[in-house]
Amino acid sequence: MNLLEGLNPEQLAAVTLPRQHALILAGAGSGKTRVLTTRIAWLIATNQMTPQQVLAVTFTNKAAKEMMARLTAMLPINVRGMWIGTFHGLCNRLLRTHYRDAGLPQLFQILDSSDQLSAIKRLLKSLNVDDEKYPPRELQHFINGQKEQGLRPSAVEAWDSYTKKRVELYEAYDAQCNKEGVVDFAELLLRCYELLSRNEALRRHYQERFRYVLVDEFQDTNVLQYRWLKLLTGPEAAMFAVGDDDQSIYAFRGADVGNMRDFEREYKVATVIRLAQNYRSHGNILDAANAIIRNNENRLGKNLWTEAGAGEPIRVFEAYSDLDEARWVVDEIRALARDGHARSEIALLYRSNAQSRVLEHALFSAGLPYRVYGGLRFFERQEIKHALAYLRLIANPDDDTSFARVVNFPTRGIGARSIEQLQDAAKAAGSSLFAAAAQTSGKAAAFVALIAKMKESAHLPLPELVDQVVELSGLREHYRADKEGQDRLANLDELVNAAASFVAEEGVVGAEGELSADLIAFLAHAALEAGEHQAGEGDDALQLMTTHSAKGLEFNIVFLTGLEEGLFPHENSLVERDGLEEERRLMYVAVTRARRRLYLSHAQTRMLHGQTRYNLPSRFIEEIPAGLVKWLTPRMAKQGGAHGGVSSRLTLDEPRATYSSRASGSGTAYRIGQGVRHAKFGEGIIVNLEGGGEDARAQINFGNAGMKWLALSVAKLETV
DNA sequence: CTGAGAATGATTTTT
DNA sequence: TCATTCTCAG
Repeated sequence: MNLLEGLNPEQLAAVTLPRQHALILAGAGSGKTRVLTTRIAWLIATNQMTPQQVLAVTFTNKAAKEMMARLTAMLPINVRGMWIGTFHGLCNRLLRTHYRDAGLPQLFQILDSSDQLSAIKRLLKSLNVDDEKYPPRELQHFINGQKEQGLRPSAVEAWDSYTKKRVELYEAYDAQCNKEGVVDFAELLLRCYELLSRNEALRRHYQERFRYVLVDEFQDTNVLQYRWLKLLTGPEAAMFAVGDDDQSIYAFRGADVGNMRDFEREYKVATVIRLAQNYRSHGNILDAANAIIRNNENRLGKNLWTEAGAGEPIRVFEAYSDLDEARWVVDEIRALARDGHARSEIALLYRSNAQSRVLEHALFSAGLPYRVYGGLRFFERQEIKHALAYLRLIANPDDDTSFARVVNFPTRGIGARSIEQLQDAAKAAGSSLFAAAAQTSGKAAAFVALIAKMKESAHLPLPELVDQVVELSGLREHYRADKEGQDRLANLDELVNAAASFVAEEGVVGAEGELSADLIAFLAHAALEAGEHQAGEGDDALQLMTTHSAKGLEFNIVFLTGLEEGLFPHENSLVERDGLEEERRLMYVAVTRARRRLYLSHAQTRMLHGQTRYNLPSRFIEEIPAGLVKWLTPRMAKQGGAHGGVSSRLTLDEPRATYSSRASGSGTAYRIGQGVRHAKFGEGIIVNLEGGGEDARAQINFGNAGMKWLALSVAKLETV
């Protein structure tokens, strides 16, 4: 069977496994997606199951699409009918089908995170809750956290008055959503989970249907997602969970790696297959990654290997400053480009977004095209959200979030005052803002009439409807008048195009009524799939992104910058539970992105939040065996004076930092940036100085041992 | 309603 | 430092 051609023994074992629960520990670059898709194709091709019997779940739309595309290439069938999608996409599908059983209006709308935040702000205002005491963002996080644990307000344990109040607000928030007919992301999951757990007939139906449940990136599942999977995996079904505990980097948003062990135990998983052969990177890169991750205690264990050669050593550069680091990156990239390397095969990675600006500035000055991932996405743009809000009001006039968003945009003389009156009226009548507005006469009523007018176009093909709405709303007019509105105008036109291609690709055929079924599907699509990240200029552009965003991607050449204590590992991680191990996994993910060449760099000084910081090299650099590393700068170049043997090019560029702070203790002069050694804490760098004479104190970053304030007259410090 | 200036606060992110 | 959010005067 040619489907199986070229698979290694472990991949083959996984793909052809009999129907039983299995955990596939798929290391970075081990052909995980291939295994997942080939298994589905093989099961179908060998008639072990029909396309209807598979449920395949991913986290991102990108992964789901990739799976569909590969399946299409492997099988002569239409994959569109198969249940392959994201957790949220599949829940949406189930809830649309069974909206009555789920207690939802047929045309329920989906709130994205920013919609949810506005809804919470509106709630706090209407309840007269002090948003200083209950910050909306924090409340949002609290509510989502509870939902992701599967907890409704009544199930949340609250002992202190603060939590009790938050639970009360959670309850009020849910009530508001129900009234408005809207559902947030976490609610999609929870509502679907509850639907299936309460409705036995429905659960049985799906359990009997899905014989194979396959899960991608299992290490990223949260408690609720795992429980949802368990509900859908009936007694006859087999769960095939693919994941890598070493690449679990999303604990901060609720992912629970513990699900892997729980799955193994609860399902008495007999087959754990380790995919450790790596098809991506050269040996030295894998050895470095293996060595780093070995320092984590909590892991299921696995060691990547390759048939490719050792390849090049890992290059490490110590920069004097962040600016210097950026200049070095530019120089190195220029040299690489001269050698014929494609820019799009070079990635610049950093731990936090703030680090990109210095790099961007240097690249821009050097005229090197680049693309930054992580900006605003298409459906998140202001003008697009405005247009969508009008469309949502057509579908569901009770959607107060959308109402509040556009009732006065473009401005039509309905100010904060009038909106407050509407809110009071709506509250008194227990109705939506839209209904309250309909009761008035004047500007608010005119807005209601406007929506009614738009609704007259609701039977038109979707792209025409969108075009009408953009026109009638006055959005087009508004941005035409705005001298900086040209891009937004173009985006609105693009929205019409997006609607057209959506209908062409996923249009609901035949369904006609007062409202176009396409509209509802399109609105869900817009909420669930925010679209492409802002495209950068140039086809052959360097790729800039955070280490998190890089997960799942690969590049011939990777620059991993800002490898400093406090930055990476991030200082906050040191006080979080298992924070350091998560940072290390992130480092592991970053390192394994590189195919052939990996550069690591750190800077002695760096501007952060308007202050110059003095950071020690990241411990992760030291965790790489010295034999794999080639230092481009003398190892641990010392501070001050001629500063070690750093190349003369660097000494020309003195940092902008001023060393105004000086102090002395025990007759020795100290200055910021000075390296010191302490008997107990080891080597550190002076970060701050205070006072003088007998009272002089120094704040010292000891790296592993943390940040300390020491009295210079007392502490026995040795200068390094 | 708008715009200017102040205040704030700043890992990581998909749906 | 700098981007975003808030506040207040016009």
